[in-house]
Amino acid sequence: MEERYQPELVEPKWQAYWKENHVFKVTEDPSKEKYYLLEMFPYPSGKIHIGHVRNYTIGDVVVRYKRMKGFNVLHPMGWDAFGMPAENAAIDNNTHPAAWTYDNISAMRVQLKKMGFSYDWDREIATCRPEYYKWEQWLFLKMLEKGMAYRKESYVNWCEKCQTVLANEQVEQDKCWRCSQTVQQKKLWQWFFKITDYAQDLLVHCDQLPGWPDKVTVMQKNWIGRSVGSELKFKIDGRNEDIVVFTTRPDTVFGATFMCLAPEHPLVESLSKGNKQQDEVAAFVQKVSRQERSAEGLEKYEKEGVFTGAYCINPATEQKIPVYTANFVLMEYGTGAIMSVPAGDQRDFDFARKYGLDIRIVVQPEGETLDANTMSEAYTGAGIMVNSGEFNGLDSKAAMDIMTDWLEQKGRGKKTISYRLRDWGISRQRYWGAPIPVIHCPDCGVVPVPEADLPIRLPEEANLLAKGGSPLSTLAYFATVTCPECGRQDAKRDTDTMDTFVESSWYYLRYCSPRYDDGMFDPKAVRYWAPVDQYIGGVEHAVLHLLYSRYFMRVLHTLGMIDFKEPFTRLLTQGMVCKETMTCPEHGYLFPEEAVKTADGNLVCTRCNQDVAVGRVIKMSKSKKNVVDPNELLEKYGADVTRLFSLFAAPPERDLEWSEDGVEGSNRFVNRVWRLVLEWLEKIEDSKPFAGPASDLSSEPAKALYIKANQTIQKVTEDIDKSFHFNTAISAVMELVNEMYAIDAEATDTEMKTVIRFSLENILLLLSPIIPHFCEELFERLGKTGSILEHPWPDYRKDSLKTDEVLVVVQINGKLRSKFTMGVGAKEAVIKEMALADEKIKKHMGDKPPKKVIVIIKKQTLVNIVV
RNA sequence: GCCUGGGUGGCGGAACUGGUAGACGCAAGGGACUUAAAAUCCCUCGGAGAUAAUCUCUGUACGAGUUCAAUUCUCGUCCCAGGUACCA
Repeated sequence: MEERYQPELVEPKWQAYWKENHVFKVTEDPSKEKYYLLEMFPYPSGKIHIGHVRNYTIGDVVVRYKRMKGFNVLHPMGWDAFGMPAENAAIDNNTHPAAWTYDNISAMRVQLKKMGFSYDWDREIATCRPEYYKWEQWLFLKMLEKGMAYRKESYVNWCEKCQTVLANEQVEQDKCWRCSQTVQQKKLWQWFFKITDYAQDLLVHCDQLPGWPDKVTVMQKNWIGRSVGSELKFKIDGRNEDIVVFTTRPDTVFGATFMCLAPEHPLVESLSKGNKQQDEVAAFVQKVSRQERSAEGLEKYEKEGVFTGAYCINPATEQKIPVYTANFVLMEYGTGAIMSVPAGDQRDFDFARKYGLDIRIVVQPEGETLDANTMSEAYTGAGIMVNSGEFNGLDSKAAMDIMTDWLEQKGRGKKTISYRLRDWGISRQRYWGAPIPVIHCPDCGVVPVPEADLPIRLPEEANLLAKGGSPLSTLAYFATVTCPECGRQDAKRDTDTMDTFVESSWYYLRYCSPRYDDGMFDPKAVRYWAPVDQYIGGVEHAVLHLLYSRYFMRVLHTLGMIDFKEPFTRLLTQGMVCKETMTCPEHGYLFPEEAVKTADGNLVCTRCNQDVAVGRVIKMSKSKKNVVDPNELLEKYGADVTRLFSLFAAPPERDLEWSEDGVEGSNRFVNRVWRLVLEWLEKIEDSKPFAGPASDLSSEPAKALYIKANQTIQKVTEDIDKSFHFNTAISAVMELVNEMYAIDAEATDTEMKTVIRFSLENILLLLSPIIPHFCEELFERLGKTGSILEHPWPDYRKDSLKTDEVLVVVQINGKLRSKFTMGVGAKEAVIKEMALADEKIKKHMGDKPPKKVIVIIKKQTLVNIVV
């Protein structure tokens, strides 16, 4: 007998077996219930890291479990292959994004195969292949045709020195990450998808996704950000023109003492024109245009604004109020203009104090009297209306509707709904992406590429460092085309590529028929497999990717291509695997292996020997280099121990700071099971597994073990099926294994052997989704034929889960004072009597009589005596 | 800033709809086996204090509250992570 489990022999053997027998290949089979499990596909960044291992192990366990439960399971894998890192790597390593990407895919595929994941590799896709993005271009054309895609001017980060567009990630404290030039904002014509058309539908269905974690639907709801309010018109003083604002607090309109416009608001320029503030306003707009536009970036800037020199008329008070432009007003939200009520909004309050503007109190909190001169902060709550003409004395909540109606009658307002959600900008001025299939003709304007010309292939030539914006625009043979409508020779192709979120918004449908050539997908295959039953991926995608995917399914639904709207029936958001970052003053971010400890305990860079700074613990990502490659673990312990350990470390939804401490324990456990099975192998050769109720067993040890084994089956099944808490499932099996180690092999009778056989077989079945190679091997040695995958998942006997005794816990004033066991099913009064008669309890109570005795008989039996 | 989570021994974590805090592991210490080592097996292991076995107090980021009973519910504070629309 081999003393130890040898993964280097066992794992390749079974991987070959699965491959030869096409165990994971699936086709549509109407006779079986389908189950589509998908893990978020990886970006091919180089090597897989522990975060991938964790994600894909979780999925693989569920897949193998479902397969044993009799489902026809689709479990595909592919590559989210377009994206910016490929361009950066190509520049840094003087290679081509495609070469870099395909090399990474090959390397990562090998790693995934070594992990023993049960993918149907025949369905593999890579989004950078024309066969894939052709259909995305096709969909773009459909959306264009239906008015779901449109063009407008919008801002990008721009580095004047590099003459290039920068992603938010490439902007570090307002500076270009390559040259440290201050980043500017540049207006470009870009394509947008009208996701806002579906804002309401996306929002209401958040409450109809019972298989999603609440936190994700809450985040999506907040992201969509529906608010009910009013659109109010403020007439511009001296002009026959209005400024329209959106407000959620129409009740405070009498308190609007000034107006703020977004710096990009079209009226800003014309309002300030000819005023003495004109230059100051222009300078301010210029200054703000250099500021970052991301939400987190905006917060870094001090809230400020300038007076435009113009006034408008408050429709309630009919008084003139000054119009400002301010950097905290967003053009994208509402109408790009806000009425400022300093008494009722903290930001407005700060602004008013800063610039000496009027504060007019219109809502008084009950039982208090605010004074505009002395108040130190805005009062944002509800209260009684004051200084509001005929509405004084009203409750402010009731006033909202009443005042909006009043303004509507005056033609100055109406009720409206506003969403925070913005349309999805999909144009990217980058090379490594799917070209947008549109031609710009000087005569015909925007002309869609004829469907027959699809795919518009990405040219092989990659001018990544070309100056002036989109790399593709520098390739004349690509950029200049004949107009398909009028035949003009000098029409221009759109040289932008699509956001990579477009690819990931529909790839799960492509997996249903990955080689289909007549459309995005084969409708028959999608009808069978879709939607995805269980989706698993990092919680960092809670909003963008998951919302875009939901949107895309609505688009396809509207186009009549599918008959469902929600892509993912159940969602498991896995916590992130985190690790500290390390930076060297010279070489920037370092991989873990690039920092070594010196004799005096300092961390230094392996290349320059300078001290390394240890940063915060954040999610693993290639760009921050805080990644751990699983190869070392794989080589030392094999795939199964790596899988077991990554699951045992924490429940899936929890974030995890990566540490390898503890992997020895997983390895030890695997070997404990190995020895346990081999030790019993011959002794139980002729025994059949026991199958009756526990009450049929004559010996107490046999009964106890049988009950424990049944409890374990129940626990593991529920942990996998209901909560995905694999760590506690593994603990439960460990407990059973520990009990089996306590059995005296010499003093074992025939009956016991049948229970041992039952327990061992079930241990292997229960562990097989987690450590499949190992279990296949031992199952075979137990004399079973075929793959363990083909065996049904075990059932437990409901009549064999409980022992005849129950533990009674006795507390006095909530503190544990005594415990005893008694026969199961005792009446409340008997338990109470026993508890009061207990020696320890008597001692504790002395001669004080109990005020109250509470007896709980649920899962626990507990008595609490209140003295 | 805003939205969403999280915080339990030296460490990873457990405790199901409020009911024995620390399951299962790791690390550490002690012991057995061995010529020795590895492997394996057994014991101890939140803190403080008293003891012959045993017992008492205290303890789930911090501060309040609700309750017979709070890691769990409510309010407030601190810290950490994710997202924040061009990282994927």
